[in-house]
Amino acid sequence: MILEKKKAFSEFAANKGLRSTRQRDIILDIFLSTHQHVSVEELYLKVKASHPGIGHATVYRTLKLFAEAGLAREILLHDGQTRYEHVLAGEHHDHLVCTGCNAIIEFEDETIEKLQKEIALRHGFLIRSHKLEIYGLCACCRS
Amino acid sequence: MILEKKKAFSEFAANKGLRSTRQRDIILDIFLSTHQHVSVEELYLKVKASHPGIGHATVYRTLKLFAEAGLAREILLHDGQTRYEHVLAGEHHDHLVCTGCNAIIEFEDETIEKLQKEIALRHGFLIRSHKLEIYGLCACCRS
DNA sequence: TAAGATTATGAAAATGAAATTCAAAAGCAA
DNA sequence: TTGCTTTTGAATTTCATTTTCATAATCTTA
Repeated sequence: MILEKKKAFSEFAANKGLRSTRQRDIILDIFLSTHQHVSVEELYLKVKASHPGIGHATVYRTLKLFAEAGLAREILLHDGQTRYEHVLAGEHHDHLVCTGCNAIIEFEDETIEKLQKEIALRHGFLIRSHKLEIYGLCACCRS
Repeated sequence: MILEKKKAFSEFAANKGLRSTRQRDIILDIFLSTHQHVSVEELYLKVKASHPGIGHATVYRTLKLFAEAGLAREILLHDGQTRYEHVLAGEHHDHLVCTGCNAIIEFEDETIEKLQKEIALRHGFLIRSHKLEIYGLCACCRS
């Protein structure tokens, strides 16, 4: 999976005429080694730990590239820090989010996907991605 | 509906020991007169148009109060501007978000709603609210 | 493989949204 | 009113992110 992502980024870079650099390789490695959501600052610190020369701006720039390449996705929480999460192959990215215990239950529903496409079509809208989050209480927290 | 919201805010303010001020009334009026999704800056400009004395900070502070009071909800898009949208009773809250021009197209789909309920039921999950955002390019931006 | 051309990098500066400060003004209770 | 507290607005500060620009690294092609 990690190799696939590296390949995916190589291809993206090749396509875009981007150069292959030591920094991008390092940042990609470290990003792929993280779990869940990383803020830019967190990733920068991780990068700096093993490669002190790499600058802030490069981490910012490179994460944006990952997002463009479809490897990562920007997430905005309410603390003013942009985070990046991993984009997994075939994921549909729908969640039941428990406001009691913060558990996240993932689910997939083809019919919902299909309906979304219909709605988009009706509005002449070209779908790039989507996010469906259902907030409430999970089985544990409601009882 | 507007009166209900005003009352709701009065009650919230009373509860919190907040004072009733001319500025808050004005900002609430103007916020209620807008349609979905106002950025702080947009609202500030609207406020300033009729009440030049009211400052930036007050608009920021007051919108945060509205969010706390449950009248408004902060939305974060990817342009670094916080927007506030109206919280409507029984609202469905689904959006097509154009990443080209930041246009927001609202839609409702009963079937999607129903499917969400089914999914929740299947997981023993109690729905409180949900958010469905479809990102992509609107008809204008894709052409 | 060296030269030339272009892209990427890093440090520092710039930007810009949002928060904070603080003196003055306004609301409130008695 | 009086006195106390909250709120306001202008200016300042903060802090994440972006930009700038000189230098360095990468790529191309001769």
